[in-house]
Amino acid sequence: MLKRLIFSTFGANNVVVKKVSIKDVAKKAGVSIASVSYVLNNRKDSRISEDTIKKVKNAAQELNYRPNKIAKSLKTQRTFTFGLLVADIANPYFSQLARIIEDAAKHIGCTLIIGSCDEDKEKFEDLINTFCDRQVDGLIIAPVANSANFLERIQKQAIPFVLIDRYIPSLRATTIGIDNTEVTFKGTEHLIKNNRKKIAFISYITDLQHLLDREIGFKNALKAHKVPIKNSRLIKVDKDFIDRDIDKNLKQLLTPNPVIDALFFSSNKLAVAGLKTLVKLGIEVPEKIGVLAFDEVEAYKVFKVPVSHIKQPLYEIGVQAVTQLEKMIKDPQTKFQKTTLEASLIVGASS
Amino acid sequence: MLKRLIFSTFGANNVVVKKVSIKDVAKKAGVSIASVSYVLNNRKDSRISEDTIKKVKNAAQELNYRPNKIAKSLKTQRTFTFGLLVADIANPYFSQLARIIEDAAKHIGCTLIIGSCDEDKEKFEDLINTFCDRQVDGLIIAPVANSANFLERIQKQAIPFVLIDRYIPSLRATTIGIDNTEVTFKGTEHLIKNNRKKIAFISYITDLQHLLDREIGFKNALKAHKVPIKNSRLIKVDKDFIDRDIDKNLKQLLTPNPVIDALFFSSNKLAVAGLKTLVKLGIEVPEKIGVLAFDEVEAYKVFKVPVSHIKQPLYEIGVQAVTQLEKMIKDPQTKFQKTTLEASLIVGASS
DNA sequence: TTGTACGCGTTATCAG
DNA sequence: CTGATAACGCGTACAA
Repeated sequence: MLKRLIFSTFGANNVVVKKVSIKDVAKKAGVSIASVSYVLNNRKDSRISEDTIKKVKNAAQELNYRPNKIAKSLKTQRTFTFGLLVADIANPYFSQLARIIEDAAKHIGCTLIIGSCDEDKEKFEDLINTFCDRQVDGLIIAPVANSANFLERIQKQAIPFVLIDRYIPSLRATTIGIDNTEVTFKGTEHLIKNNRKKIAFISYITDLQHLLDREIGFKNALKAHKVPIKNSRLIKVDKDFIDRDIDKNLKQLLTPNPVIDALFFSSNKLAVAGLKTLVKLGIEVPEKIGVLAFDEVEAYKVFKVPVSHIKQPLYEIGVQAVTQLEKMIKDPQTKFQKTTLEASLIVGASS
Repeated sequence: MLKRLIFSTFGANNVVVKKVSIKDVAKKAGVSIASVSYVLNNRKDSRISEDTIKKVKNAAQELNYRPNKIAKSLKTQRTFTFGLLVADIANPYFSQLARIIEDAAKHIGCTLIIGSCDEDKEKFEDLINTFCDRQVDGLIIAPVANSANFLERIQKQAIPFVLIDRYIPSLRATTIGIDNTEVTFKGTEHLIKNNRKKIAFISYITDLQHLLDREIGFKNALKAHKVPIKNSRLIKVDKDFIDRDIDKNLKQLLTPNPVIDALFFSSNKLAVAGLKTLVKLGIEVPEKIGVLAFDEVEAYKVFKVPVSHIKQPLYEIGVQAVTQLEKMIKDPQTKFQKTTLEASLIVGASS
């Protein structure tokens, strides 16, 4: 993309204004900085005269004084900041969640720092370290694979965190998520009951337990309904080459004639890639092939038929994450807790 | 969504570890805190003996010392933090941009705080104030309507910012964006050249100049090609009721028989809502109606035919924003600058 | 190399 | 009963 045009003649603002500090307010009000602090923090216990209060408030107002939170944090050892760590903030699943978490955090007076780690362990650790260096009060983390040891270290440093979306079997930690095995079971069962038994399950090559759980749920459902499990229908995609791998596999499974009657995508990105391919190949949905997807993205509603999908309770996840994190911060003795929320199967017309 | 299951018996980590500070390192290394600071910051100028260096590095390593950036910031008056203010981080346009900006910022050692203001002036000002209270080094802002006065105040406080996506005609400020008038002109022309002259332009009820520009570009193109402008084809949607308004208007324009031959959506959210309605109404695209959209979202590729759209140079916008902001921070005398980047028309099969 | 005065608030303690 | 003094928090950087 070329830069086409830059015009830049109009001048700079060179009126450098020193920030107003508590000292300035104190001087203007003719009181000590301590009094300013007391007044501005509404300390009822230390009784200050109405007169002083008025003087301080006026001075603060006139100077448009805003306390420096950095200084406050240094003293109080609280930053009222949370770190949110996800795989990729550009993924709608995470950006929707981020928005909910942002609002929930703001609601209790906290700000969010967001980091994307691309499932990369090194970036993951770097970002968490950065967050800690910035003295966040707590972390909300969608952990990458094999991060148990690192997270244990964070626990020893007494920085509270909650895990979302994913969990780590070997780690005792507060976790918010859904029962992936169960809901995938339910989804698979839905397909089977609609007389689709030749189902391909599209998943990632991964060590992430929550994704493996989805595969387990799928297989369990097949077993429960005495449908044979075929390895050729368990498609594993390289997360860095989703389009390529999906394209290749679907072509194989669907052309010239479908050897399957349903596709179950275990993530939104896989589903979107799959839908693109289906459009390209001109495969009739649901006539020739049924489709079930994970998560909820706008693309599902724009497809030729509304796509059936498993919807996670994003709002609940986000609010619970913030609520529980807050509790852990307030009381470091809080016990670890695993919260499992209900995901729902939204039946569209694709299955 | 119901919380289904909580099990919470396993114990808490009650080993409270005091964070290690520079003092601890100094004590362990048997040197002064000043020396620790010098060594850990690689200050070559003040020569420190190899011996001291080794002792400090070892001590820091063993204690797993990480400097407190809050303290550092208080002294250095730099936080290496940028505030990013958008309308909604859950909107793919902004979440994609946020990701790019996050990476660009990280690249120069900075962290991002993100805020969503929902086009609400009060939230907008609150968030910027919050960012300033946290002493961000600079701001990247997609400004809401009527924010000129407020932003002028921020300028007087000498907090550097760059505007993205939108601009404010009455405000001298560094701005990165596209030429909305021109690219909408180009898009409209594309439709006209494909023999679609009864175009409905779907836009918002808004004061945002960049959106008004799009409307201007549309009208200009009609004029330039001597196509009459009909008010009934200038659809204005309430941003809080997109689905409802789009549904109603498209139904009116398209059923029982289309009175138009093309739809031009001036934002991704409008387009997605429109595509949903088109699917629902079963309108053939591009046979019965042509479609052109703004921005680039995955839904465009999942629609029955790839949707033609105007693609903004997100990467360039993000990188430029960070680059120019950094320059302004380093040199407060930097002149304001308007950067206009080229958006491209991606022709799919919908037009 | 080190002591120490910052940066900007908070809060315990002390004086009027 | 009020309000000021001063000791923090944790690094940085100048003077010694």
